[in-house]
Amino acid sequence: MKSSERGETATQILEAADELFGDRGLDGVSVADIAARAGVNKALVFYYFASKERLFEAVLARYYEAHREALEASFRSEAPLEERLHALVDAYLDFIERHRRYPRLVQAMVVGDPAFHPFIQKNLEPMLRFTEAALADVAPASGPLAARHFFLDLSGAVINTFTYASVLAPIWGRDPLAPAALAERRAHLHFLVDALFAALERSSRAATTTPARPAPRSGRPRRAARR
Amino acid sequence: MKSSERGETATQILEAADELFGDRGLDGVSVADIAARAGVNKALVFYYFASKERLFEAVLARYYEAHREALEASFRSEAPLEERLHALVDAYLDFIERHRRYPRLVQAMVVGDPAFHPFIQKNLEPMLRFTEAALADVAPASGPLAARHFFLDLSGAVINTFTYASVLAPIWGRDPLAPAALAERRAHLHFLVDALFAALERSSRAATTTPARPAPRSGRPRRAARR
DNA sequence: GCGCACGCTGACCGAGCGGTCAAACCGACT
DNA sequence: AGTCGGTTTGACCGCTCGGTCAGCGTGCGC
Repeated sequence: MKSSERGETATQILEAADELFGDRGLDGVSVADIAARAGVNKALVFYYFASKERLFEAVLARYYEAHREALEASFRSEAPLEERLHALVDAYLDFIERHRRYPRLVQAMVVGDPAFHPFIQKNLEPMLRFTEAALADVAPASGPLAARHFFLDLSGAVINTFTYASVLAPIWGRDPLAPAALAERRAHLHFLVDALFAALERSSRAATTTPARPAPRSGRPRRAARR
Repeated sequence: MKSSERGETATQILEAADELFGDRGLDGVSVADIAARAGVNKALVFYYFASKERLFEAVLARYYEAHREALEASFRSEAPLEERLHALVDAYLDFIERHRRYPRLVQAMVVGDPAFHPFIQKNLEPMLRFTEAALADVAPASGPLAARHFFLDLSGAVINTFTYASVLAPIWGRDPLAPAALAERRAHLHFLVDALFAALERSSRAATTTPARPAPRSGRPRRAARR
């Protein structure tokens, strides 16, 4: 073996792929680009990772695992639920602030080739189940207030901050990823959690005090949806 | 001219491109694919649209314009603000339910080549300004409660419903785009609007009754963000 | 009837792509 | 010294891609 360390080469490739895929997406980067950035022969990429797609998945698998662990760690606590939810959002943001390419990679994969769907599902499902368990005490198991809806809301609100950042910068007149802007966004997301938590408690109180109205629907009469 | 109608050919190309790009993204589709689906010679694609990228932009421009008009129309009303906001969400959902490829196209473009950013900005800015005007009475001009944050939250919550649908289907155990699931999601988004509206009003009330605390911050003490 | 402009065609091009392969290299062990 | 297995190399392949171009057909104004 030539590399100074065992597994060194594979790691170099993985990290080069991480940077390039994160910036330009799967199709925006060639295997030759990755090999060049890693300072390695192109054929080595196929030696360590069977194909470009497998390499892409390997890059994402690292993130998914670390992400899941970060979320679960933040939630292991004796604090009251509301506080743990805020800690969860903080952990989510901390993780992405430390790994800014991660959301772009995920979005690119979701929108991209359906062949990746099984891989995404395998990694997304544990996080959804975790969220459902986390919200089990405050959100019903089904209907418009089920945990899965909040999972979509929150992850979307966090992730879009970063995927849209470069597009929004000139419109907002400042970089959404600058420290001050990120702190503001963080405060906003905590406001969002507070708002949702308060609304959920209000609706569950209403459901228990007036058991005549069974399911806590949106609380508003439906308006015309089609024209 | 050979086509039975003026502009017929260009429209056929545009619609074929719409379907294919929406399903497989910019790089997942070749110009030959588009020409074949349109029943047209490949060179004609370049005759009417200078390049593949321009064609992609043309597809999206139609959507952006129609989308903006739908949102603005929904908001022209004498009803109270809260009701108009619900109408806005309904209009947003109606539009995307009618044009399900639209969110995927947008996401693919945002994550894709930065060369598209100016085009996205040109189309996104009016919608952000519109949202800011719509929320002017209830959200401050800056800080964590500024309109732009709610713009990100809401559009993310709506769009992610559709971009993640095919991935979520097996995890949820049912198709998120089935009529019943969409109705449930719609109810949830109205709940979200209610929750945010209530929280905004509460925070602005708190700001006016206790003018000692100037900016209505998140209302929670900041917790440790970095470890 | 003529030519011009527009719509259209099919053959073609060079570049870049993901992926393969046979051979070279090299340290460890016998 | 020999050789064995994991690692590395550069040349190579087939293919697809976006884009070009010279020319063809035809309906319309003159």
